[in-house]
Amino acid sequence: MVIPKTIPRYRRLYEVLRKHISDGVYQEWDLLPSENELCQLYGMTRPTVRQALSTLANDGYIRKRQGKGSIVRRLQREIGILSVSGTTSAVGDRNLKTQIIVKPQLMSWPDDFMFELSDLEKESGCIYMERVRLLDNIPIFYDISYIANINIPRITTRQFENRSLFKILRDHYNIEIKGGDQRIKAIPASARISRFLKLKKDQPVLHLERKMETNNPSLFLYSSIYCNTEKYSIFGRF
Amino acid sequence: MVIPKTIPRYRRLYEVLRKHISDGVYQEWDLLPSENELCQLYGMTRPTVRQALSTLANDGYIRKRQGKGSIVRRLQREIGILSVSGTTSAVGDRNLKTQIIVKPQLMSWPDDFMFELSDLEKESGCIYMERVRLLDNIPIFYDISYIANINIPRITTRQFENRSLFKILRDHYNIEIKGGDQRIKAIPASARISRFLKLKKDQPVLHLERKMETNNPSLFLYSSIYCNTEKYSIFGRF
DNA sequence: TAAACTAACTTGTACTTACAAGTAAAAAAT
DNA sequence: ATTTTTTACTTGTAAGTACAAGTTAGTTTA
Repeated sequence: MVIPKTIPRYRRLYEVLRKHISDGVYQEWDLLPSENELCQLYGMTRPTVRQALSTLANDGYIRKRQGKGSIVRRLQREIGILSVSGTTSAVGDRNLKTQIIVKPQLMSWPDDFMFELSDLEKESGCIYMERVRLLDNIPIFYDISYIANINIPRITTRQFENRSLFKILRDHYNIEIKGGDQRIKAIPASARISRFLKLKKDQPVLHLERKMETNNPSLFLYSSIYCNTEKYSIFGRF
Repeated sequence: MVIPKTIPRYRRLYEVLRKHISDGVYQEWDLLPSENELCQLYGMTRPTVRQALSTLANDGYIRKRQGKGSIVRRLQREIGILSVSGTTSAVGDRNLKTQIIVKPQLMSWPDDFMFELSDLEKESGCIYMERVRLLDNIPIFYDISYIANINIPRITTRQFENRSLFKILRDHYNIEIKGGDQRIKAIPASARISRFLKLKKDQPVLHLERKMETNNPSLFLYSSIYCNTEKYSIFGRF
């Protein structure tokens, strides 16, 4: 198993500040402490502090203004699934539940898979699962996940109800998601999709195909996500 | 009018390398010159080079691997409208045409505008335009754009056919788009939308609502974009 | 021959220093 | 009182230095 590395200092500062913003310690339009103050507060130097702040700005938590400071942004971010931290943290304190449709199971990759696969991935086979995620008891996401069966023993026996896949991967296998690519389409709901998302057939749904990179350069996660966007939009930065 | 500032060195290196990747000087899986080599080649130091490279990685042009180098990524990026550089550059060398549906005209902001407006924006009124953009003669985007009427004289008299709005703003008004927020939904095509996108009514279309930030902190661009995603997906990084 | 080690690369993290440029409020001049 | 200037902040850019950590290929050792 991979030895847990020490988390870099800029990353820790990022997490601290992000939590403070999420928790409302800093309100919208507040200024964060200046870079020099943060240096003193957390005992680090400006480049390190700036690395943390620029990531926060990238993720939309703050907006930087030369001569002024780091302005905290409102977190009215609908469903932030376009961010990478995982649905659980992205939807904040909303009531999120997970239903397993198909338990994690080992199978071979589908023909015509949505992304290109390496030889290693192909021969490893994939772990497949289907889930529906509900926000305030309304089904919003119907997820189909694929993970190459590389170095993740016993995952098929784990308990996934109401727990983030990302969290399990992080806590038990030391796998962190770093980012990735996605393709987005609007499609009519198939019979199966409409059943799980409690929509009429052929209602428009958002279809996301994602390839996620991890801290293991040869391991990727794949998801095909169908979203009911009638009530909630998908929020993103660009 | 704003005086054009000197472009930072890291930004210039970013543009050079991005162009080389787009033009195929570097192929997929090629390694860029190492950071130290780039330092020598362009006469700058590692922090500066790294700033350029990290932006490239953020935008998905390269992938960095510790101990190995900067790996060039394939640019099979469907329609990269989720990137900010503007549709023209994002679709690459594909045959992109623009049709004006409603010429730029000054009007007051709609009630219940999709984003919150500042008082300055409200009292300035907005410049409104509608366009359809075609890829290989297939209508793909139906755009409705709103710009606050702040410091952009005579824009309603300009020629927009087959020219990027972003380019006009940059060349004539020194306005650069820096990034922004967006909301994404799947909706059924209204009669108007289906007419412009040559779809059947109630076919699913992608709806993007975007607020774009510029180098002028008080000036924003707003777009409501309807996309036909039957043939092309929207590509993005996260 | 095959495994283990070493050396020479690569990028990652982090400190230091300096000055430029934008902002805002206090101080000075009109 | 109002305008202008100064001053003291803020972030932006960019140089330099050092060492950690991952990768790869060549060398040594068993």
